Amino acid sequence: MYLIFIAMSSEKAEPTKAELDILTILWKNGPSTVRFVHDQLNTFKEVNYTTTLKQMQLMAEKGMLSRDERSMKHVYEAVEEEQKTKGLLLDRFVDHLYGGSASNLVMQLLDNKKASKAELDEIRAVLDQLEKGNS
Amino acid sequence: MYLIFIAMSSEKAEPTKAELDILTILWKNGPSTVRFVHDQLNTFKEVNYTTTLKQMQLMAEKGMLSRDERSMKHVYEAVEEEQKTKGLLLDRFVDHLYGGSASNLVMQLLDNKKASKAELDEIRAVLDQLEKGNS
DNA sequence: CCAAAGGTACGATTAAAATCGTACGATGCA
DNA sequence: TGCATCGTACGATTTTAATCGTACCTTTGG
Repeated sequence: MYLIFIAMSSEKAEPTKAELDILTILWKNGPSTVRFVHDQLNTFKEVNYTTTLKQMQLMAEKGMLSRDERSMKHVYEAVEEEQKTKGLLLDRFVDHLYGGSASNLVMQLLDNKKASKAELDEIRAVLDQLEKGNS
Repeated sequence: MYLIFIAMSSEKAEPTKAELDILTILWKNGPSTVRFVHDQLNTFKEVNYTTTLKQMQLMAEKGMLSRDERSMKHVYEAVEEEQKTKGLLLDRFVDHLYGGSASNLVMQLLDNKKASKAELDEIRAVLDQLEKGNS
């Protein structure tokens, strides 16, 4: 008697840096060809075309991207939504660096003079919004 | 005529995951021996002692840790302060995922119901503090 | 004194990520 | 038709991170 496990790798693996670069481009531009993604990529980073291709093929294999191969130029698309993936990364980040405390993170963020006056206002607005909604 | 560059690697390299784990322990507990760090490490992750040792030696070599070898049990200490290093990581994170917009990050953070009521209040307090200071 | 316990040193290995070279199929147009 | 162009496939390599095995030194208690 055997139990057979299909490798579904349900472990939410976080994208690597290179993968994230590709995802970002796809999120921004929607379904795209390798060529397009590659060109975008090369505006800020130099890599060989086949590298991008392979990377995207692997990502598709991992289920991170889906692809439409009806045309010769395959078209790839991010499987997970931007918000969902970023949310996951953010959670992990907060957990790892700030012991899960969102406010600690925000404090540092503000200290870091990374936030302009305009941003402060915006953040406050978000807070107000939330508080209203919650009460 | 030659120009000789000493490898100072002034590029602020960000710590890897394993390195960050070690740094976190050192930040929390101050200068520590390998044994101590290793024990802490093993409360949540299983690795061989020599792995931890080597890791810390490498980090020292990279200038990430300093060590006092006056006693047989070398004592290591993080070179950069916690806030500084975390700040750097945070900056990179914001830049990479949120196009440098702190408020975008905060919005998602709050949306993500990652922040409790208490945290919201705290964040607001931080905002007030800042605004007062800036005006 | 000497063996057990606990320390450091460090080359070698494994694992994971990223990159590249080469082969070869489609397309298009002179 | 045939060749230049643009595409995919995929094994192999390189790079980086992480881990481990083994040698050997130091301290300490009986």
